[in-house]
Amino acid sequence: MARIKASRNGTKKDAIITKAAALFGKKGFAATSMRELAETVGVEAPSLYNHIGSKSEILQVICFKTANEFNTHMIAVESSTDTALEKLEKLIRFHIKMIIEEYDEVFVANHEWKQMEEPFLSNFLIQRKNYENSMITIISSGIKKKELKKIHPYVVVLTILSAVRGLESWQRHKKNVTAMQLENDMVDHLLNGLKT
Amino acid sequence: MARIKASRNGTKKDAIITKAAALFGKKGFAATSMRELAETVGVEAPSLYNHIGSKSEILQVICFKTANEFNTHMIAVESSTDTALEKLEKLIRFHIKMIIEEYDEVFVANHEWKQMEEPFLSNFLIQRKNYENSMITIISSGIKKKELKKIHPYVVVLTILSAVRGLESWQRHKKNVTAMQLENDMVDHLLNGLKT
DNA sequence: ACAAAAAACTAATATCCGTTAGTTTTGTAA
DNA sequence: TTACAAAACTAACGGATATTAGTTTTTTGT
Repeated sequence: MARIKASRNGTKKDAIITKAAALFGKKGFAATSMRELAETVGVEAPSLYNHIGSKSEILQVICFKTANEFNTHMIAVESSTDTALEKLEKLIRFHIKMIIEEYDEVFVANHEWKQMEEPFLSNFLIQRKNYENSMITIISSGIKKKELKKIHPYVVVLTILSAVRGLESWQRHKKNVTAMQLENDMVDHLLNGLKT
Repeated sequence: MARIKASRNGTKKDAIITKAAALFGKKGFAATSMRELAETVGVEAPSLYNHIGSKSEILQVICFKTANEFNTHMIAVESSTDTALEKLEKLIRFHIKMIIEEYDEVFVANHEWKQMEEPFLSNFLIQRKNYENSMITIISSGIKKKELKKIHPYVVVLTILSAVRGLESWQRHKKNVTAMQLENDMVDHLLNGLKT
């Protein structure tokens, strides 16, 4: 009878969720079965239910934990006295940091949130919308202060958020680019453009 | 007995695939059942098999049709005499055009390709890799000719491809930004940067 | 060492899945 | 109109799914 081993400072539920995030990311939430998850955890499927309420709950935990971290960081950035450009740079670098440090969870939150059930799905979408709105406010303010060129703020948000999401691909393939080089090049590209 | 109606110049298989692309995009491939697809088509599930071979085949058709269009365009761009910057601009604008005109298919090809079976999955990934390599070649050439600043080409590819993918979100929410404004602002942002 | 609690197990359930078989209806061409 | 082909239908299959119930084993606290 194999037991689930919890890491030093984490519950067994945490251990299950970590394994689940890796699986959900690799195969997709709907395409991952509880039996499959149980196997990677080293246990029979029904045993999982001693620790979690349902398959859906696992997805919720992953998505909201990630969302909370981004929201918390956004609040810190918003309340700083940085310029708009500095704020944007901080946000971009935080996304990169998150993808490096919590790749699986961020990936799942980005790609599998659709599979959540109500009311969690709606709640999650509201949080995303709020995050985007915070970015739009920062950009609009930067434009008003002539700090940024006059580009539609929503397009900038779209471009930046999508670009950092592309880092998942880099992280997944462990390309021959260091994290720091990537971070600096992407920030440079997004803020200063490509031209010489 | 409801019949599947094919559009003016398309087979009934095409009609099924179009509906499937919309569903796969909205709910995910694995989370979409053949019965569900049948219902939106207006028919019983087994009737679908008079037109398609399997659920998996539908996904293959969607993914490879999209991949082919991108590859064909890339060949045209590669064989042109444009500068690197002009080539990149053409590629970006083509992505935007595709997302506007064939939103569902592009979305599915971008998000559900994982669910394909072998050997199609491997074939698809090779095509993607080739496309990326073509972009890297263009960028490297532009850097060598001092046309572009010295940023790691892979990072630029990542940034651009991810940014255009973000257009899906715009298309989905039908935001208050015209396609042309979006296209021009994003091209400007990605090529020239944000600063005034 | 022993009692209680936690967490594993086996067995089983109802439901849903993609798909096949066989039949009936519909459209088409002579 | 009649024959043939296309495409719909109903019924059903085997297998997978998440989850529950009930039992046994293991760990924990005294």
